[in-house]
Amino acid sequence: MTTENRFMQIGEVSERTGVTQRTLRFYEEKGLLNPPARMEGGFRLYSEDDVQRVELIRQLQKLLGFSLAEIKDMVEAEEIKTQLRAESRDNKANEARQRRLRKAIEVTEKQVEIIDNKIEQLSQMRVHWCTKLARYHEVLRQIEESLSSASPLPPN
Amino acid sequence: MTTENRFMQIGEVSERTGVTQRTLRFYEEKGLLNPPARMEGGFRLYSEDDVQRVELIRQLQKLLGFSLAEIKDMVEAEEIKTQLRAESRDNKANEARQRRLRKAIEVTEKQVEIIDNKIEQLSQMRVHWCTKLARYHEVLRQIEESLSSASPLPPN
DNA sequence: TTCACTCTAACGATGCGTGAGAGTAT
DNA sequence: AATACTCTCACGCATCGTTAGAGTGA
Repeated sequence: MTTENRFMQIGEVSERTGVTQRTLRFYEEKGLLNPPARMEGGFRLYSEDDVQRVELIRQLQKLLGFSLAEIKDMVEAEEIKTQLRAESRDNKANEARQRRLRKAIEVTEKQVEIIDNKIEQLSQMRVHWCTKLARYHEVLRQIEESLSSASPLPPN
Repeated sequence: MTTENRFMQIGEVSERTGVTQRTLRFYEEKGLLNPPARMEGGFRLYSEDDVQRVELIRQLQKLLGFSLAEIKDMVEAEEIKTQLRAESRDNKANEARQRRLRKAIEVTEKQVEIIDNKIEQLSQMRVHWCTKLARYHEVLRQIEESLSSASPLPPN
């Protein structure tokens, strides 16, 4: 039990993660977040783990471009973290843990690969735009020259 | 007239760019592609420029995460390329060209900035996942040890 | 009581996928 | 006449945004 046991309402989670309350409820509805605890009146109570989960979802979605359906599979594989903390140490469980670990490793390696791909593509794109930028500057310089020779006004 | 004057039907453009025909028509409908020429029967006829335009749209959308509305503004700024080729060389036009060029430079610089940001975020993400991967491997190793000491079967 | 929050519908927008049914011909 | 494209609706799905109206109380 090294985890902090503080609970937040939806508004705080929304502010901290930068996603709307609507989106948090939507993720819950779609099974990306497990249903949080509730107060007597029905208000949702989130944990630190939930916040982390939301941040993971957002990264996978916005940075890597996965669909929520794909992300659902991935976060399910991520459940392993919680399971590693919770599980007992007997030998039968260990074989199951091994299988899940291998699965998690496989998924994670694929993700790193996708990240590398994306970085590579972005780098190429960067070169492309910078080249274009240089051309624009060159053309602009030429126009400025031709204008200043036509109208003898000094710069400024 | 250095441009190739070959025309393609929608199927060829679809294959070359990797977007569906539906998407091409959708982009046209939303003003992201200017309406292509048509054959007598009504079939669309696309140019090389259109293909490039589609590739630009996809990059902005998939790699940088812009909405189609934002992309519409950007590709309108990109029209400058065509205008630079087409325009006459008199001095009045030059001032207009200057303004458009400055605009294009501004937009492009922002895009490079966004690209840099994205690369930075992805790099951080990469580190994060790699760290996690290392932890998984470590835990897995430990489990393997404890299993092999419990059951005396040699590996394989 | 009042103010700040939260709840559950429910309709709207974006960005296409997926046919249906009819016409066209690189 | 038959095959491979293409055309225009038009409905459907994913991913939320946005009120609306009512309840809660960290």
